[in-house]
Amino acid sequence: PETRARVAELARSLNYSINVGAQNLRLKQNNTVAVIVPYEPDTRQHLSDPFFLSLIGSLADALTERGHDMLLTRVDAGRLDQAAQVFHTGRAMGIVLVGQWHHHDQLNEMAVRGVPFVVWGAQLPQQLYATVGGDNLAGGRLATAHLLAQGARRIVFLGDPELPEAALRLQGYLQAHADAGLKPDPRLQRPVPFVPARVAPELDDLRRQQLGFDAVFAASDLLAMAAISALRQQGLSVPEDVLVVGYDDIALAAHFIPPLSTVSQPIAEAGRVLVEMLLAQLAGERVGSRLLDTELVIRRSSQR
Amino acid sequence: PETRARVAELARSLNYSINVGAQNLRLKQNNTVAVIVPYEPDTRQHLSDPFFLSLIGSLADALTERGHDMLLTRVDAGRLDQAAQVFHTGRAMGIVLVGQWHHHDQLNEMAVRGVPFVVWGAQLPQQLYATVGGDNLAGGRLATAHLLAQGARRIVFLGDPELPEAALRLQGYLQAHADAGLKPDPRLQRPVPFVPARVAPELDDLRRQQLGFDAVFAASDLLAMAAISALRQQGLSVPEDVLVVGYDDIALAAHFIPPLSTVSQPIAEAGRVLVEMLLAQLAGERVGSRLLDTELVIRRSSQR
DNA sequence: TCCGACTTTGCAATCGTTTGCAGTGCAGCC
DNA sequence: GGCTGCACTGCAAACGATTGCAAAGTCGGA
Repeated sequence: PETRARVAELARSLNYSINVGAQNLRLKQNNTVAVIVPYEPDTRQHLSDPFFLSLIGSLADALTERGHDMLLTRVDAGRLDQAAQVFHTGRAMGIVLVGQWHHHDQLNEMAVRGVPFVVWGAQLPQQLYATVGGDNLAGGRLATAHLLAQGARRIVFLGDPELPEAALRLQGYLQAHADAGLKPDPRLQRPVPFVPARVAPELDDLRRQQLGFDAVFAASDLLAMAAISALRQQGLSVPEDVLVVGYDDIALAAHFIPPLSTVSQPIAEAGRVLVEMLLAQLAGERVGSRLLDTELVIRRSSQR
Repeated sequence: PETRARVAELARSLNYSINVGAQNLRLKQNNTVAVIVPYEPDTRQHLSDPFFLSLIGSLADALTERGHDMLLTRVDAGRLDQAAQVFHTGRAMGIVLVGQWHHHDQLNEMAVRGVPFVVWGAQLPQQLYATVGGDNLAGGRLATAHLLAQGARRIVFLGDPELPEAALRLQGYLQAHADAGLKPDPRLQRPVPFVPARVAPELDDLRRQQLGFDAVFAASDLLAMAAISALRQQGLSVPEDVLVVGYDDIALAAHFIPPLSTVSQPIAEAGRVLVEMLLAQLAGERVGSRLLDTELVIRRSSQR
């Protein structure tokens, strides 16, 4: 009772602190969660997209709040199975996988092997692991429907449909057209990777081909901002000549000029939910995937 | 020789992987570096400033490249000494401290106690630890001199001089005035914390007090963008009525409208240098602080 | 066949904790 | 005084890997 206190006091006075490594070894436990951000090996892309960075920030907050350590790791997107290593080597109790990925099967295999992990991304058929993500289909649909309601009829879609999330946004774009009884021009659907520098050439190309358009729906705010910038350069103004809607609602979207209409993804909630689900999974619960509400935020860039 | 290969093969086939915790324990080594981001306890500020997030991204890249693990931790800025815990508990071999801090002495004490760490921030007198940072004095001076050269005479300074980095930028602002033989109006120096929402009230206040101004030098791009936005709301346009220069050169500065003039901080280099210096320190070298070159990037927002 | 040189195998100790168990001491009760 | 019950102290084993050393085995040459 008070011997305990005396010992604790002594320990403090010698400023002793227990060695976590040894403790983990003995206890066979670990309260570190690995957050893994895949990178494209060919582009050697650095970690810079504000959306993912914010998500990392939000994960850091959520994990700190629950007293977990966060191990931030980057992994070649092609060798995604390496991700499991942090688990197998006992460095982390579980994994949060963040970011673009086209490696469904590798993930399924990890799940089969019993690696505890949660993925930020789209929900796919025949998926053996849990994902958390925005409702990309609804998001794409909302954004497009809004543009159509504003009178736009030829809407450019910018985004990489190789990525499940962007693919769903595109699908939403198509559905919104169908809902309105319209058929979108396939030539306006532009597969652009998530690299701002790739946007201007794409728009130039549309122009050269004389494919008129009156709105742009970009699958990320970064792309939307690059698009607005490029349009300006072409002498077109937003929203007067072209309406623009982005995706993500990063912090700067509201301060952009013109303020950017966008589909907001609940980033803070995302971090919290990812962590919650991972912990539930570790507690032995059987967790399903979860769609977070997305919301259309209408600002200047899409209103005439 | 080939027995070794046979064993390795067998190990792989059983998919055995060594337990890093146990290995570290036995080897008394550890190749994890802790990246610590202090937070203000009162504001419960989340990790969201794009500059710091980018820096984290750059650190992640630099550490991954060198084969180190990165432990991302948040610590109450008031209890910064807690930061040393990750070292004392053996979770990390060294620490990179990122972010605002007004806790010079706590850091000095950590240094005395032999905790290996490097700080992103300003270089201060009587400092027992190593810092890496932009040349804030030169940066502030460059930015202000540029505005003066553009004909501005009443330049508002936005930033929190409680933070050493911002204080140096302010000092640069003052020096530039002195260099030009001018005396800045102290009422134009506005102590604003790094919170975008605090900018508009500040500018409104300037207006109410009828303190005319023709330029704004903000100690971060986030503040600069918020300022431009607020000015717009007041019916002023940038750069026609007011010139604006920011600080950091975050990714979006170039795509902002108008493109934002700013003092660029070499983020990628920052991550690399921080890691290098920490490792040098761990190798027993005596490392001094290091100033990184900052560069004025002139875009539309500061040119008439 | 025996010896020395050299490789292979096996074992024990170690890193810093935790945990269970045996042993010790003390007080109270009959 | 001897017994039981209880708290406390001390010790040893274990977590998983590494490492040095001793024991055992192999091989060639005399």
